Amino acid sequence: MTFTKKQKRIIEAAIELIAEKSIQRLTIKNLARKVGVTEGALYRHFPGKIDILLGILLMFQDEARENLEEIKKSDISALQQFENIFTHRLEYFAQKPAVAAVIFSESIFQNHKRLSSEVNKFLKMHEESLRIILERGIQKKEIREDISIEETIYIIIGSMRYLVTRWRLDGHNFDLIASGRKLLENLKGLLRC
Amino acid sequence: MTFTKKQKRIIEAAIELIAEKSIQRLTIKNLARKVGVTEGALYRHFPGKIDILLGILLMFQDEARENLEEIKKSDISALQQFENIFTHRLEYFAQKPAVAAVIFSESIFQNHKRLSSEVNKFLKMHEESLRIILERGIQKKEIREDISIEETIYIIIGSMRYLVTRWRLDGHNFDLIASGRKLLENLKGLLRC
DNA sequence: ATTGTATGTAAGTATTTACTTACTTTTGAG
DNA sequence: CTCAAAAGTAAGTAAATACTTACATACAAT
Repeated sequence: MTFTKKQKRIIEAAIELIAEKSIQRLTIKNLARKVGVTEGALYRHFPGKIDILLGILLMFQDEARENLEEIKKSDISALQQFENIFTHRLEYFAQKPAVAAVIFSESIFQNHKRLSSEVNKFLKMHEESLRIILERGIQKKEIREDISIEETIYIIIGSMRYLVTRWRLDGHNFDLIASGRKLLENLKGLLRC
Repeated sequence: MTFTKKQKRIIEAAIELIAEKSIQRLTIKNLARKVGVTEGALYRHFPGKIDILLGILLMFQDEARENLEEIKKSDISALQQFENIFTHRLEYFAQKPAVAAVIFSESIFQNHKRLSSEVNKFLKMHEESLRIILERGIQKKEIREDISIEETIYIIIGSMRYLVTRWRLDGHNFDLIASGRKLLENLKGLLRC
């Protein structure tokens, strides 16, 4: 999926809007004002609102996929790989809170097939990467072998999501990265052989 | 917070509506049709839509608070207490999926102060109960003492929420209780001394 | 039986929202 | 320079939504 310059600008503006207010406030009117054009102009670049939301997801997905591939290839310990993914995501969310707002809004997307399937794809991609890393870690005896991989994936992704959710409900008023590091240390402690 | 019979019926109808469709589809019009009255009649029982959503939360909160108190008082091991809370919540969600839909819709409520503060209160209540149970478990040497309680709370609540989220995205198409049991066994395995 | 209160209805209103239409301006290749 | 396509605008539309108003009925207490 490639976007034109203007499309990217619109997506960026949408991200900012969501970050400032909330995903509820992302209306065509507000978005047009933010971009500095009229509503009609937006429809020269996107067929509809859904496609703009989809754009946010796809941009983040690309980012995440690249990062995951890079980390999976790298020749570091499984626990270190896991740490790198974890940290990368938190840093991304801290920098672009709107992306977190979108990724975590499954309930809003439940209606729209395309949108919810895209969120699902995103989650599955992360689960799959974690699965590979955990398996490798167990093989290399870095990670305790008495754990169920599937459930551990839920534990890792779940705890990270809850951290971000709490951070959002808190109005971004604590240091996400620092808290993430503490959580990470704990998770590593639980997983280590 | 006590509700009249009719108020309870309206809240129940709202829960059903959310379960069938989604929280987006909970409109006054749909709700009135479901209850079997006109829209105006609803306003004889609730000052506004927000108060109906609030009603759902408050009913669930009461249920949960009672259950938490009961479990905290009971004279069973910390791990067993933890298991009881976990199981109770999953059973409740499996029976009333709409409640999960509401509890997990923080993003929708972010605008409304009262509503989001109520969700927050709900989360804090569970965190607090878990904290007490974990502390007691560590004292009694049932739970390993090298874990950070705060982070463990995130891990427990987070993994449970993610399980429910996945179940919802999946259209309730897997057995939440059975998967929950597996997750629970894993969590207990990680926490046990 | 009277009457006051709780509950209900039918038909609105005001506002918001995503999107369209008919027309104009900008831009860039030949 | 020409002119066609791309990008923009102003002013709509239709539908949805939360809520209101003026009037009607049910029913319990006196």
